[in-house]
Amino acid sequence: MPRPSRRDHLIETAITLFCEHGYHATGIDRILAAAGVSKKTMYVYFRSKEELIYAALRQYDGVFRNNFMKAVEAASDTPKGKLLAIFDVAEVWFGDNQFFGCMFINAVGEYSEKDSPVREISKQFKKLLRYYVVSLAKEAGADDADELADELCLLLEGAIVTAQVSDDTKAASIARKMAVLAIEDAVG
Amino acid sequence: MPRPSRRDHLIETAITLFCEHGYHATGIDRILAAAGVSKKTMYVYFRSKEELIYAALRQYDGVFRNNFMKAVEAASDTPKGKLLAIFDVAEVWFGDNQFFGCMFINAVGEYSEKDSPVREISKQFKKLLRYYVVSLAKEAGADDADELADELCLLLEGAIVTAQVSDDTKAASIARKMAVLAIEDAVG
DNA sequence: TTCAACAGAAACAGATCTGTTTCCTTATGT
DNA sequence: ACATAAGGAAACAGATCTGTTTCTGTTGAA
Repeated sequence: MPRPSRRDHLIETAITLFCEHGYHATGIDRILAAAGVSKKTMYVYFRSKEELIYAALRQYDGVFRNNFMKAVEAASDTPKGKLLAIFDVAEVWFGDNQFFGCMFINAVGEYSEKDSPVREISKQFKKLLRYYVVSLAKEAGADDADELADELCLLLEGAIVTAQVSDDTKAASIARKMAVLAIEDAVG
Repeated sequence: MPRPSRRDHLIETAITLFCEHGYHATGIDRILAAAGVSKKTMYVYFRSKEELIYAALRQYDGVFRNNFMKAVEAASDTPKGKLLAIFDVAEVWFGDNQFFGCMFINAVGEYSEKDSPVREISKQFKKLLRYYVVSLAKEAGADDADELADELCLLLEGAIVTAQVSDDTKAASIARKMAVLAIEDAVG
């Protein structure tokens, strides 16, 4: 039974490189060099590059949502405040030098087959993040928590892409302002 | 002096394949086979694959914005109606079987270098589309046309990504509903 | 008809990619 | 101390990629 540390380190390195350079553009050798792991060892843990991609996406899914939820919880005590904190947390994220957009959005751009595991994992990620927003929307007393969550999630997607493509540092605050309108409309 | 038709056909074919499969995953040979053009001829018009990518993005920039603006103009007579028509036009776009998200968003996901031509062209596209929305916002009598345009453009980005990644057919109408709120807030 | 330019087909070069295998070193447990 | 397993380094195979070149046919104009 192999120790998990090597496998995890490989996944962490892969996440970083896939985020920055994309999936097809990131060769196995580059990941291995960055991780300081031999090719032989990698192929013990992952039977192919595809499997490493899936593992990286699944790992990031958990880690990102966990960090995101924790940051939101820490940013505010009130339900309504937490809904808005989503965009404050996003703003910090966008300001990171290592911000290259959403790993899942970028992944779907490279893998267009409808039933591809990449798309399934990405869709699942967005679904799970939405569940969390739905729960916050319920706590905030929204008339239709699902609808409000749809709106806030769409705003977040828009902010991510605007920050990434248009290189707009105001993206998070633009989204936040609209979030105020959406929340008022939904809770009123 | 070469006839432009071959060059244009090559660009059109490249756009289709880059949209569906991405940039790194689309090899030259695949484009050439689909276009029915020889490699030799291609390298007369484009000195490298990179140049073909730039040409495809620049061509799509013009064609897409032109079609988009025409569709918006045709959908409504009033300024406010045109602002909302953005999302009706988007809905039709998302419903297309050949919808694979925004070519520029996908491109930026694959080319992360800050000063890359791909990023420059993509940023320029978003900027030009925003100029159009600003002009519509001015016509609609927005207090701050720039701010409203920022908001509506962010909603459009969010709708595109939500339709693409979450495979959500409601994406356009969710964005449209928020657009109503934003317009009311801005014109009030 | 003849000549020149064009363009397709295909071979080719060189690089890079994924994935396998071999060889050797280094730990670790008995 | 010795046997065994793990893992690095690197060669290797086979595929694929970009870009060049060569050869051949075809077309259009003088």
